[in-house]
Amino acid sequence: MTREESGRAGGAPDNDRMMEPPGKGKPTLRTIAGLTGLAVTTVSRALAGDVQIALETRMRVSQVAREIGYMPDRAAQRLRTGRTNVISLILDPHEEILGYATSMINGVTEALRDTPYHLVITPHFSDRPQIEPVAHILRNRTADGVIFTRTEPLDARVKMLLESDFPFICHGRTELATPHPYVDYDNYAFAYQAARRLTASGCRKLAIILPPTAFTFAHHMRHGFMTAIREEGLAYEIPQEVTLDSKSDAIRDCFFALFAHPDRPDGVVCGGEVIAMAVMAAAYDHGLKLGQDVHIVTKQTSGLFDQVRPRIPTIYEDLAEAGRLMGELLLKRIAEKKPVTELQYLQTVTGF
Amino acid sequence: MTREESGRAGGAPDNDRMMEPPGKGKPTLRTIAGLTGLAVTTVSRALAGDVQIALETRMRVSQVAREIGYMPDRAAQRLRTGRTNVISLILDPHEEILGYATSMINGVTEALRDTPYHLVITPHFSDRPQIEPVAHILRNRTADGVIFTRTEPLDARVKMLLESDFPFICHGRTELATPHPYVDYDNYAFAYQAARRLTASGCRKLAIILPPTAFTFAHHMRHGFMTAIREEGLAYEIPQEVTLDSKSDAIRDCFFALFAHPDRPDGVVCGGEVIAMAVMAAAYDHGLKLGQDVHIVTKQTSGLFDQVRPRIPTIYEDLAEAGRLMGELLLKRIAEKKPVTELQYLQTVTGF
DNA sequence: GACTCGGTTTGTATCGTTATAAATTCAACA
DNA sequence: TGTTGAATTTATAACGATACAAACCGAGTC
Repeated sequence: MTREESGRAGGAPDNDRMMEPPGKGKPTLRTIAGLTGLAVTTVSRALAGDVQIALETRMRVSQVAREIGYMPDRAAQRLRTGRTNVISLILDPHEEILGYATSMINGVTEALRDTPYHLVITPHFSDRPQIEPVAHILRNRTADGVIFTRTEPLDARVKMLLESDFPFICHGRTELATPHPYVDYDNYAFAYQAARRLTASGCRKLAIILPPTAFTFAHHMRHGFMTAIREEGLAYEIPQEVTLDSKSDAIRDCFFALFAHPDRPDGVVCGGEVIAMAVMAAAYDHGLKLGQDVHIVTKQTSGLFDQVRPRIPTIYEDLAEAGRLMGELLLKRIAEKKPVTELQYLQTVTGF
Repeated sequence: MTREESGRAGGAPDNDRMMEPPGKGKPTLRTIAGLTGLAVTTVSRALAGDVQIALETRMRVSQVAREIGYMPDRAAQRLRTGRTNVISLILDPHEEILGYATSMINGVTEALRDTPYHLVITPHFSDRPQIEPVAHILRNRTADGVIFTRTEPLDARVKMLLESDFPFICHGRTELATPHPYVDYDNYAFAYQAARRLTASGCRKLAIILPPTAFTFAHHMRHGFMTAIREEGLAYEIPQEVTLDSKSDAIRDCFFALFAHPDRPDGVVCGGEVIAMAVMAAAYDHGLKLGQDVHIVTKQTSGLFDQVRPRIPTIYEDLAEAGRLMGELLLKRIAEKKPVTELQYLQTVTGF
């Protein structure tokens, strides 16, 4: 008690700079130190909730801090502690899937809400090696955690991050022996169920557009699709010249050609809305009737297909939720060393 | 010359820490200082290209820096100089327009390529005042420049940023007296030309879905639309209960109701692809034939409508270019105090 | 030989924060 | 009365970079 007051009265001697408030600038620890008559160190520790600091002091300090609207300087914290309070989301500007990035960003953003973390978008330009942004972040420690997508079976980024024991989470799984955090959508189930719906509609020959084979989820999709095919003993066709990444014009042209054949597929599994629109366009341009001559099931990641006519059956993938999950799991990974199994999540296919 | 070598030989005395390389960590200025036998200050200034430093020294230093892969520590630079090397893009997670955010992010990202700037996504949660993220950035100087969208005629964010003389650029114009940097799309021209195309197709009564009136571009659109209406002396209808921000279901329902009337509109101007899909769905659900009973012109911001059948006339808005322009102009604004007129850009409507 | 002067390099302090070690206070105890 | 120790608080140094003022060097001048 007396210390306080003596501190207030005689507090000037050492940190006499308090007299000159740090310009018109933001309040710093020193501002609070001046106001309370405490040392900067004490203020810092008080705000950090150190139990070595008297409870009363802690309360008084945080009270003052709140009053003057103190916010710690991120740069200073980062320089001192090495923690950046940054989550880096690596994005490929070429993602064609409708609003893929936006939904995911929104999800991650939501998870980061009310945390000190900022979201930095790190581009991966397609003319550069995929590992580059990860290597850069790792080398310069410009983030506390990394999120990336389009995971490959033997993903070099995963390997590198695992080796460095650096917090990360990816959208999609690998086939690596070492388990690692991920959020994935069950594309096996998607393709399987999509195919089953088509067979249930009486289709005799199915087609599917797969992602580039480099990506793990291409195999999942193929597997799900083929399982349904085998169960039914159906004919099928997997066009090799297009992928989910192809321009929609290319996909339309491809299916326009396919639909010209007498043994054309009468059911198509579409991995995305734009793909579905392209296939529909191809059918339309042939005068084929949707739901009669040709059936389609598509993955839906936005509200768009609620407005598409005729109505097309869809299977929903919640990308915003995926983003939110990735954010949450990554934060968990950063905060504490959890067993990896708690950092893995597989989004199931909703409904049939 | 001699200095160099003496420096190399006897360079140890003061900065003897060079012997213990800073852990396994990244190289810093001190690493280079150790290697070259120069003082940290000299290295810093050499890398900064200070002409006070001998050309030979500058070259030698940057050579060494390159060899050991030196990258300046952002946190340290930021703490010392106050420059963050961050551009903040304020995003509203509720933007419904298809891929709006993604395209813009890609554009900004492209502009920031090969600069030291990072892109930070700052969310604006719709349950919070619009000014909040801007005020926060301003107060804590967490960025060197701000980008935001959905500008209002008397936009509080613009006012605040102008007052603080803080670099920013917005997507959309204001009606403020003080000129400020912006990139905008000519929505007047869009609406005008869209309407004219519809009248050219023989429409007798036009409808348009406008953005929420709070936004400046709502007025631009209305004005363009109404100009065309007046020139042709046509009937028109502007549904009040929906806006471009409405859920697409609401828009479809609204137009389903409109299309039920005998004096229904036979031409609709759609400000976005999802809107257009909703209107098309409403028409379809009434059995109205597109291109005959009802005509539509839509703004196109992605490749989606290339696949929509029947083909719908579209007017293109390049959001990625808008993002790129915003990035470039903002960087220009940060680098040098240019006249504002060079920091304004209006994207014209391409073709008729 | 002392002196000045460009051209060049260096030392010192600082940004705001925090880890570490040291200091202070005061009550309890011998 | 002096000692011990728990409870608090404080001083110091560092993170890596840069602004500023001062120092250094050799050459040219008087």
